[in-house]
Amino acid sequence: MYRRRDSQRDQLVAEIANELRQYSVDAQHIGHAFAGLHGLNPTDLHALIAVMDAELLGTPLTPGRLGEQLNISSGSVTALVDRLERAGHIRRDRDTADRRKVFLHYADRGAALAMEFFQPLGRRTDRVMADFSDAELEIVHRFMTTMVTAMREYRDAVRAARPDPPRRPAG
Amino acid sequence: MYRRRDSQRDQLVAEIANELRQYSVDAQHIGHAFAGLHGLNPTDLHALIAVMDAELLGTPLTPGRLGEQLNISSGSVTALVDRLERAGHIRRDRDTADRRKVFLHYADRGAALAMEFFQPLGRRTDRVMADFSDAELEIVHRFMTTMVTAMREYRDAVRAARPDPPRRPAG
DNA sequence: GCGGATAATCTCGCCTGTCGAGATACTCGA
DNA sequence: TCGAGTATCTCGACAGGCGAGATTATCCGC
Repeated sequence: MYRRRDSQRDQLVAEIANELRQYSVDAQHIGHAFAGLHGLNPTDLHALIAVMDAELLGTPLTPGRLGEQLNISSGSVTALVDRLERAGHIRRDRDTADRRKVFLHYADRGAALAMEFFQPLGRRTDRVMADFSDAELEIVHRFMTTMVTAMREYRDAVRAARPDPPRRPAG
Repeated sequence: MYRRRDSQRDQLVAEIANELRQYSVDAQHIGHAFAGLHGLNPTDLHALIAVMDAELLGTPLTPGRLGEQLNISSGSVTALVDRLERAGHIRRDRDTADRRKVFLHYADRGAALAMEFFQPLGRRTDRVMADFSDAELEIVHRFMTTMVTAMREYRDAVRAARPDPPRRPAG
């Protein structure tokens, strides 16, 4: 395998993969630190963002859906929603049509917190993107779109895998 | 602000920011699910990757450094390293020069697990990148490099912030 | 309108990870 | 050798997550 041309490209690919990994690790650390800073745990922050996302899309989350997204049990969801509601971040609202359902809406405090989280982040990403032309951003956009799709596939694959493999060293 | 030309670009910027966010969320979910699949928790997986990274760079991690990277207490680090060592993922090695120090090296099982984690991921990212020319990947590379730098700045800023703000609703 | 099946959420007891202060082991300079 | 400083580990307390079962509400056939 002495394709000299490709080794250059291979290195490029490896570096990008590495950067993607670093990015996600850093993002995780940021979430962790920010959550701790405000007396939340990572799950709480995650949930808060999910609730906002869903509501901004016009399809408010129910506890059940939230649990699916976060991959946590129903009992944990109740505790989670309790915490967030008690802290004034979100609000529970019964669906008038189907009164078994509960919709989660973010409250003022939750919106403020999310903004406080995303604004500095947005400022930084904007500053980065300012150095790129429209055409370049188009490429980045295309890249990220397909990458997100690929990640979601992997996520679903991992989630679908057997949750109980035999991995004891001594059976 | 009626710069019509920019509204197109603004939308592009917003979409990329959104994709970056989705990417990191998905990455977190993948880590969470994969860890659970193998009887670990997210911190364990995170630590395992950090240990491998450091070792591949030729500067093995110590428990103290690991705790800094993960932003967890010394007590948690000990428990974490105990778990990983007990499961055969990593190994403790005393520094011969300064016997207070402990170096963390990954063991076979840890290497296998990391590979099992990264290989499917790598296959997917490779497949995505195959659809991009060298020039395009260069752009993506430049983008990710600066983005990672920006994220790291934000991370450090959040970590440096006061860890105990007065946020009780009723004093 | 009534009763059983179904669905969404909540309650409860247990387990595990994390914290943080203090103990222990080691190094270095005087 | 002594004492200050550093790295790691120990221990008790607390909080989040799990998952089975209880609770409340809806749907459907009669």
